Amino acid sequence: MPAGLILKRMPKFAAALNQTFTALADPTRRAMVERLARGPASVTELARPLPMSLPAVVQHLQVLEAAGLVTSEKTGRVRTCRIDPQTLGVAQDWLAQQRSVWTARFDRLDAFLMETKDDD
Amino acid sequence: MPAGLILKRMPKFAAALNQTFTALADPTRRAMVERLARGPASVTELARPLPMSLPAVVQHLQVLEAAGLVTSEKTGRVRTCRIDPQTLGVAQDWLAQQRSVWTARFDRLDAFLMETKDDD
DNA sequence: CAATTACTTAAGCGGTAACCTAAGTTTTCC
DNA sequence: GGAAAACTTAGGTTACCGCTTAAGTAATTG
Repeated sequence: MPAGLILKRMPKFAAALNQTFTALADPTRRAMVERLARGPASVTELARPLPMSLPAVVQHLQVLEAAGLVTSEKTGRVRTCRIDPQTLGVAQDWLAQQRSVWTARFDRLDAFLMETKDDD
Repeated sequence: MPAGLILKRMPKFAAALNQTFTALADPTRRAMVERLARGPASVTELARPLPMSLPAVVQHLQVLEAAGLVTSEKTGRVRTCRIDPQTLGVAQDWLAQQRSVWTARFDRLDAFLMETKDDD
């Protein structure tokens, strides 16, 4: 395979992982996710415990929404935010798969060692 | 609780999550993890399919090592890299916990709806 | 209807992340 | 021992990220 092909044809799935992991890499955004896991909240409620301006919180919110981790809708003058656990699952699945590949490898190694032991 | 306290006393655990998710946010580094899940590799082997210079790959490797996702040791002139699945597990656990908080919330909501239904 | 609340929009700024090239260093092979 | 292989180190560039302040707009509330 020619060099660099892996990253150039990046499937939609991989782009989604980029956004998801990028979103979760920031402690402010993880704090927002943790808050929303306990139930919906307005933007102001989300911002209350955070040491930054409200526009900054809204920017973080936009990153979370772009990643599909959070949805929000505005009613009157209040925007209510909710978590979308399905997207969390996508990240979880990727992690699980890497571990399963790794353990499968060790199972094969184990089987190989058992076989060669028989040859003694 | 005063504003902004959450992020200022960030436990060691949260700092580890920062590094882990930041490391996994980059598609190049995820490709490296996927490769290493299939077995150990040298730096040159890791770099072969990637569309960038070798120093760039080494920098990515350093990020993965700092996060604890990968370990490496040098024997002779070749550095061999291996995955450390334990750190993948930490990220997986965080995701699982957020989802469990969210589902617990829905269980309580469910129970509440069942109760009020009885009142009809 | 004036004041307050709850965002929204816009512009800017400092730091750092992700590359690069060029020039080392240390093994290994012939 | 000289050349090639496999990194390593250093320095520089560009772009994006996380935040700020300032100035909006739109919905309640007294």
